[in-house]
Amino acid sequence: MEPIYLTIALDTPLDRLFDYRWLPADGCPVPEIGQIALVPFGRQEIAGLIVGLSHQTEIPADKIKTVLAVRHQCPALSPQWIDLCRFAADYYQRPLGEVAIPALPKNLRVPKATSLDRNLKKLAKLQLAHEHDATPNQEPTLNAEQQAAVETIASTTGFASYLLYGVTGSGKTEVYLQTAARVLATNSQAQILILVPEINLTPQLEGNIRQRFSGIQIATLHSGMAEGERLLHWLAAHTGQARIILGTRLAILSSLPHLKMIVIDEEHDPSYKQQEGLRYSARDLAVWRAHQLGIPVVLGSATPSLETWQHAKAGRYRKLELRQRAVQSAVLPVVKIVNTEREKPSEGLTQRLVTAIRLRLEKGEQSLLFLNRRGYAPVIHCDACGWISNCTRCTAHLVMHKLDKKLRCHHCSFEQRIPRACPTCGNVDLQPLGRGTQRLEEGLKVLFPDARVFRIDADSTRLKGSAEAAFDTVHRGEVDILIGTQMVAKGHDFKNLTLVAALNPDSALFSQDFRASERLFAQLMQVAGRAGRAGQREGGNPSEVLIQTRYPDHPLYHALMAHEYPRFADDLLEERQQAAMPPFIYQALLRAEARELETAIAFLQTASQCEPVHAHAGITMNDPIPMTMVRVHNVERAQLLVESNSRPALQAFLKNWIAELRSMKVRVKWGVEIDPVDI
DNA sequence: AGCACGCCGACT
DNA sequence: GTCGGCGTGCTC
Repeated sequence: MEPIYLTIALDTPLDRLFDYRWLPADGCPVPEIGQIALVPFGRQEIAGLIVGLSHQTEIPADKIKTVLAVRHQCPALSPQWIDLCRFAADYYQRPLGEVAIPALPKNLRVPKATSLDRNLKKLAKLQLAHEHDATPNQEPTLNAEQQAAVETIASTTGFASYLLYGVTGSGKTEVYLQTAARVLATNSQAQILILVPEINLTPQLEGNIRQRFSGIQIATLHSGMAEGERLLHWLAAHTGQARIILGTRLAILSSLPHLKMIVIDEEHDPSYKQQEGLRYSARDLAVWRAHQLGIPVVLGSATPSLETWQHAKAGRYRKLELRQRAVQSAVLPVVKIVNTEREKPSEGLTQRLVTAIRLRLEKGEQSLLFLNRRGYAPVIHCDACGWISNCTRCTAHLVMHKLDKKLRCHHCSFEQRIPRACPTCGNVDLQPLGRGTQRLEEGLKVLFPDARVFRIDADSTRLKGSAEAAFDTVHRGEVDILIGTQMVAKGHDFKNLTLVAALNPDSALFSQDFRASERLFAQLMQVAGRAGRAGQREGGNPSEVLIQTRYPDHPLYHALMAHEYPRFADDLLEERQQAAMPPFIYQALLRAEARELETAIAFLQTASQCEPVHAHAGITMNDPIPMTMVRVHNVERAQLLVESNSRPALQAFLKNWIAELRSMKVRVKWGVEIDPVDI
């Protein structure tokens, strides 16, 4: 019998596939495309994805190696799934294996199959334990707009993108769930994928889904899961057993053989963009996947990304608007601006804010102070000689953390004890500059000695599970004043919260990053939404949102006050169009890093002038520039922005360009990012 | 990217 | 004498 050769995709930056010989053994079936194979690669043994079978190979016989094992226990990945990976690989300009392999659970990729076998047995038990009845438990009555949205989405045939646009409290989640129920009811195998920005911050949604659909299997997929558990849930999705899959961005690359609808909650959220390795946008891949399968995709947000907003305006996405607040008696919070030029804050708080907090304390209601800066003070300095606490490895300040008496760099792992005296002049009077959440907490405890002040940020919730415990404390009403970073902006509704204040949001207004104001608006809107949901008691006043700012006339704050996202978004889009910026043009970023900035810049300079640049039309090549934070961990970085008004033109150029750069063999680390969001 | 090989510098 | 720095070469 002539040998069979398998073409296998491996997780390596080498832009090619690898052929292996397969030898039949007793009782071993011939491998199939889509199965996982264990192969020798160099001196390692790694897992690969079988993407081709053949009776011949161009690889010389002395080079070819033999497959070690094929994971027959695991059903093959479908051609559609491989095509999804292939699309992502092409679009983001990476080899197929670098997309497909990391998308699989680690325990599927290890030499031993023990975890796989164990979890397959567990999965079989789960199969038996479920009723497989997708009928939802008691569904709340929808208002007319919600009902219309459900009808529209559920009656979709083929591909359609929907923007479900509605403020916090307008009942988007209920639309997702009742639409899901309808889709599940029409097809006894149908699977629904629901993506959320961060699953740990939205346990309420997971609880709701499990409660509503208690008869079917629900899988969750996110990066915080243990490997065994991750494999179990992935297999539940892959075998079609799980009917609803709730996950973070990584779930968009999971295998879902009967996928019939995709929901992306808070579609504008930056965490849908992977920021390391394969820098994909889960939202964009979701739309592609829906198109590939001919199914609806629902993008929900109160502050849609400008990309999505523009798609809706152009009619490519259908806009479904929820204008009413679905929660009975809930009204929009009143947004007020406090001018900090006129009214100077003390300890970060204006008198008006202090008064507002005091009023809440008297009424037994909660206040939330939003300050997006953790630590005690962002920097310390010496009055005598001007020394400031800089990180020696990064272009960044060392942040003062008073509780553990440390200066800490938030960009590398560096930390040191807070020096007793100035390292340059010996002055013992070092001063903290600015204010982080810890310092705010300290000040509030002095100002309101009888109030229960509580802080939620990455430092206070470092331990696994402690974030959830912290939120529970707030929910139980054991907190009067809550201080939080952006962590508190997502997911949680605080029933007794009637005051939200943003202490110092201005820095984003003048950021180098043109997307900063779009993000700030979304963030403020989201924090504001934490209040005034179920919290409105009969006849009570609406919740209050106070924005402390030096720029009270900024259009962003005016739009926020007027609850006018559409006009704000339209204005931003107008600006973007005038200035030829996304979403009206397409971008890619070539980043380079080296010991010396000059080396990185020189590489980018060469790259910006190499042959493919001249061979392609319709490409705008900008100048190489140092990154805003030039040095991180003793590495200096620079970037080169490439633009085009044609996506295919940009794609074609990048393909040739990257091939050329690869052949250059330089001593800098570089990489290309498509559709960058942090510039 | 890993991983090994290989050839020069300061430690027990 | 060896441990270990990172240059360079290879992966079916």
